[in-house]
Amino acid sequence: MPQYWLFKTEPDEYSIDDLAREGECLWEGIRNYQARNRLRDEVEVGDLVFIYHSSCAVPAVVGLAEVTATGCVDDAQFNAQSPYYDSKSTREAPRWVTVRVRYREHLPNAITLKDIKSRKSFTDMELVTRARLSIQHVSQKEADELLKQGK
DNA sequence: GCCAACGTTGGC
DNA sequence: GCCAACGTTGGC
Repeated sequence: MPQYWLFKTEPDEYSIDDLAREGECLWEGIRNYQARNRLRDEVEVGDLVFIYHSSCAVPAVVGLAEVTATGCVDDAQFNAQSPYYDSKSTREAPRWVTVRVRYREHLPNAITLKDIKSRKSFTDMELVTRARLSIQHVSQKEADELLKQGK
């Protein structure tokens, strides 16, 4: 059984439309250990990912993607020009690993953070209880409800 | 732009 | 290993 996740992204930086255009991308720039640990240890090929737009006018779950590869080194950590540069990471022991995702679909009805906060079925979502974590687990029940609301 | 909540760093 | 100081996230 594939698991469900929710990945946050700032649409000004990289939006679901960018992902749709590219088809597939490396989910780079995660620089938080809990999020990294999930990407490294828990996320599996075939898992489904809700794409969430944060730090924007209407924060919302906007679409779906699927994981196509795991254990990918995030090369931005070695690039001194990148905002994601990490001077303490080495090629021998890269600190930041991530996954690749493939675009699946936009949800016709984006589910806003406001919706999520106001609906009982979503009150246990990590979006509510652990708002800052950028790689969030979504239960089967929450996923079913998100898909129902989103169509 | 503010600020609450949370994550990280570094001195001890 | 504690914790104060500091930095970042992200909704509003």
